This record gives sequence, structure tokens and C-alpha cells, in this order.
Amino acid sequence: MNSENAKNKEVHNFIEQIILEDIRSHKNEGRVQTRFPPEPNGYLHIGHAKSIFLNFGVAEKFGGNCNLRFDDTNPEKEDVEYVDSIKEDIRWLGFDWGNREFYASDYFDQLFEFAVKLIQKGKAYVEELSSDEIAAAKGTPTKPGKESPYRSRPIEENLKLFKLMKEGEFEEGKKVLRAKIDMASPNMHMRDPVIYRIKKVPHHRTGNKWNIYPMYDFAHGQSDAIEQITHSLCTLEFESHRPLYNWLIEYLEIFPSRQIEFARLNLTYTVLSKRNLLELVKGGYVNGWDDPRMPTISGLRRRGYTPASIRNFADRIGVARRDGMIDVALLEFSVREDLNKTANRIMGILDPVKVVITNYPEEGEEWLDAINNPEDEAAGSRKMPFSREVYIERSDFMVDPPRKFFRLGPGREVRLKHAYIIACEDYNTDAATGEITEIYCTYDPDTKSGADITGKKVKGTLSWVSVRHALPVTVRLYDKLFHKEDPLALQKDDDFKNYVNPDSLKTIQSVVELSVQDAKPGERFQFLRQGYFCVDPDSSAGNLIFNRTATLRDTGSKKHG
RNA sequence: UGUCCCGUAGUGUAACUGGCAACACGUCUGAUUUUGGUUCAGAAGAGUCCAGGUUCGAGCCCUGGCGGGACAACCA
Repeated sequence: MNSENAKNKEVHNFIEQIILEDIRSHKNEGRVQTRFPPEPNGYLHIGHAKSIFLNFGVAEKFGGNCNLRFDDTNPEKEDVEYVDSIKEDIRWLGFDWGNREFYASDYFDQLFEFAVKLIQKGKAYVEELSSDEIAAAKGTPTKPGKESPYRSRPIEENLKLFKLMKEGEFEEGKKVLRAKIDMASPNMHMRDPVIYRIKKVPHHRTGNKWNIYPMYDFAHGQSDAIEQITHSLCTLEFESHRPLYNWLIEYLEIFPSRQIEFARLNLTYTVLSKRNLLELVKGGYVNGWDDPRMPTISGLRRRGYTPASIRNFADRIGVARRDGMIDVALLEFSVREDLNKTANRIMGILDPVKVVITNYPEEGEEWLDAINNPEDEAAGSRKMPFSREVYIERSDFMVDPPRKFFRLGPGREVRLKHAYIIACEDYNTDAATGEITEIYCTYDPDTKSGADITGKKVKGTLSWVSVRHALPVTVRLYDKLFHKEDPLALQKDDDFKNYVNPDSLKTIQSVVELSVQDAKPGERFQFLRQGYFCVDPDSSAGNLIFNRTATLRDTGSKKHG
């Protein structure tokens, strides 16, 4: 095979290979049907995005469909608030599930009938042992369990009792329905798993209709069957459930969906489990589920990430069965890659210091052409006001700069982007703090951008904002939420929250050029030489708030000051 | 002490039914540049956990180790 063929050849992950093989062998008439099955008990995060892109992506790729199905079998923890946010997030990621929006709770009647069928087959029984007693009799992974004294109850009695459970005759915890499988199985999930429990809790969709609710193992696979899901993709921790999943297909005689597990996403400097994320929210470590430091979809959106950048990220990380940890740098690369092509450039000075151009007319003012995006000609250009006093970045000036510092210092020359070359003549410092208060420069009128007749070359180009026209804004500088690469790799008694980065958010007052004064929440920009920023919804008419999405890649400035 | 899964450059993923290990990120050079961004050119970096076996040939197959992970919620 030559290199061109190799290039054109599409690479399929192991799941796609299975599906391809199923299509080839005409399994399920070649039909591909997947589903994304969130439990509405929390917000979606980047790990779910991996699953969404996998499930919807694979359906799209092979001419199938992907259902959105809420796994809402535990009314204690679930709420419509989450249903709404989940739908919003999936839509934002770019997927449309049409009318294929389902709920496990829609199948409760059917699920109940499945349970009855299992009882009738002698494959389920009503248990009266307490939760603790059941656990105690279950054995351990290395020791077999003991059979319950209620295990051999007659079918009719099981049927009667189960119906009474449904009718609310018993208190919570008094009885459960268990599948009758094998208490000695090396697989704990096969040791007579509980499949229905009593919960006298109103459900966000079925209200007070039910006193009993099915467990995950008796709802998920059955919902898959009802929806004729061909490939049921889930994460590795469900692997040991698969024998039970298949056992129920056999005894319920339902559509044989195939469960396939893949490794969940782990990211460096990040936690990705609803439980941990909830702790961060509840403990006030962040300002809610959509805090831009959160790896939630809503957090990433607010941070300024684009759906395309997340999709590219998902494509790059691939899908496999081995556990790993992805470097967040890859996620950052993915946003920069996208924003570099799409975000308009503006001047934003994070930490301003004033430069006075002493030979520029006091009241002088001119509007200079500034290209919006060198990567996208269609983005056009704008006019920027220039005047005698401009702000530059404080870090762009050094009194005694090292050799490779390409910016401003006494006696040095730099170009102000889109404007003139200036030369530093003098500066003032605050007597008390030694901080630079003002820098004095002269400009060369013959070096105007686009009309430079001197041919002069300088090593540095600075961003700037005219003092008189500057727009004060608030900027939130975000950094990693944790300073530990794997916050969950802990000694006992340690807590991942001890590794929250105290500098993950710095709020500062900055200035930006006038042209963005009408920017709307969600709009993204590149502050030239600084990074990508996104207007936060907290912004008000008089005060724009920018969230830093990511810094620009920086290959040198740190080394040289 | 059980069962199952996994083990390829620093990280992640590839390598069609066995045919001399590839791509991306990261790292490092150099060029270009009115963003120390982008782009372009290039480099270093694994001999595929180990040991046997089958084979003309093994990252792919077999056996045995070693290492990592999962599993004992009336959670999903």
C-alpha cells in the first residue's frame, strides 16, 4: 500500500469496526440504532460529550439514528431542571434527536409486565430480607453468597406480593423483587440482583402513580430492547453488568441489543464525575455548574469553547477500552485551533500602563485601519482611534531588559500594531513603590502602518489602546481548577478539594478598544498577543465582562521576561 | 483467595483476515511574520510489559508470569 492510500483510509475505532462487521453480516437488517442515556440528576460534562459524539456520531456515520433517552428511574435524585439543561447542552453541541426523545419512565408499565413475566417463569422472587441482610448474604467477590430463605417462594405468592408492592401495601425497604440467578456466581451482579424497590416518592414525570421503581439493570437494557437499540454503548464500569444484561434478554425474550463498553474520559488537572463536581458546587469552590472553570458543557460554553472545538477534541482522543488520562493541553489546543480561525482580533490591555507620545499633537486623533482576522479575509477590517496617549501592557516595558526581550525599554524601538514605530525616551516611576507610572516616547510619522516609507524594521510589535478612547472592562483570568495532575490520586483521608488551585480565577480591571462596546454575551475575541476571551452573560450595558478562554501559545516570552 | 477487562514513544489513538510500528498533542531546532500567535521545514523520542511457544515471519495467535483497573448501593 502506498502512502496516499494510507492517508485516504478511514480509521475506525473498535466500536465502529464492530458495527461495520454487523452491517456486513446484515445483522439487524443492517440497521444502526444508538442512544444517549443520561440520568437527569446533574449537568453534562466533557466526558458525556465524548459519549454524545460517539453515539450520535456513529449513528450519523452509518445512516442510523440516536435516541435521547433519560434514564429516570430514581425519582429521589432526579429533576426536570436537569432534563432541560441536558437538552440545551446536546443541542448546543450540534445534535438534533427529532422526535426521538424518550424516558425510561415512559416504559414503567411495560417494565412492570416484564417483571411479572420473570416471576411467572420462576426467575424472580419477592425478598423480605432487609437491605443489610441482603448485603450480608451476598458474599464477597471471592466468597459465594447464601440463598435467601424467600428464594423458593411459590410463583403465585410472588405474583401476589409484587402486585401489593405496586399498590403501596408495604413500606419502603420492607420488600424488593430480585431476579433468581446464582448466589454463587463469581460475578456479583448475578447473585440475585434487586430489580425493583419500593419508593414512595413522586416522580418528576409520573407523579404519584408508582410506589415501586425498577433498578438500572432492569430498566436500561429493557429500554434498549423497547427502542430496538442495536448497539448500546456505555462505559467500562458496566462491563460486569453485561452478563446480567444478556441474561435478561434471554429470559424476557426481548430484542437482543448488544452492550459494548468503552473507557470513560479522564482529563489531567480535572475531576469528571457528577459526585465530585457536585461537591465543588455545593462547597462553593466554584460559582455553580456553569462556572467557566468547570468541565461541564455549560461551563465550557461560558468559558468560550466552541462546539466545533469540543468535537475535534473528541475525534482526537479516540475511543478504546483501556483506561487513560488525556492531557488538558489537548483540549486547549482544540479551542485555540478553532478560535484562531474564527475569532476577531481586538486590542485588549490586561494590565495597562500609560505611554505619552511627546511629539504627537496634543489634540491629535486619527483612525487607523486594523484587520479583524488575518486568518479570515472575509472578516474585514475596522478603524481604531490613535492619539497622543496610549495604554500598553505593563509587562511590555522593562527598565533594564535582557538581550532577547523584544519589547520596550529605554532607548528601544517597537511598533504599535497597525500604527507607528515609537522610541522610548524616558519614563517615570512612583517614588514609593518603584512602579512605572508613565513612559515617554516619540513616534516616527513616516512609519505609519501600510504607508511606511522608511523600511525600518523593529523586533517587537505591541498592542495598545488609546487612553482617551479606552473602554474599561472587567476581565476574569481563568486557570486550571486543580494544581494536581490527578486530583483523585489520593492517600487515604486526603480530599481532592485540597488541591483546588487558589489562583484559578483572578478578576482584574482592564481596557479594550472602543469597537467592542456593543459586544454581546457569548461573543469571542482574540485579545492580540494575550489570548482568547468570551463575553460573559454577567455583563451589563456599562460593564463588559470577559472570560479568558485560553492564553495564546507562548514559545519564548517567558524565557525572556 | 475469585471472576472479568486492559498493557504500543511523555500523553492519547492507529497498524485491514500475522508481513520490517503510523498519526495527533507535547518537547526541541530553523524559516517567515506589523500577534514571541498562525504558517512552513525539520529533529529527538517506542522496537510494542516480561518469558517461552507456533510460524519463513508476531504488536497482532497460544501458554505462563508481571503490572494496572473493575466488581460486594433497595445509585446510574
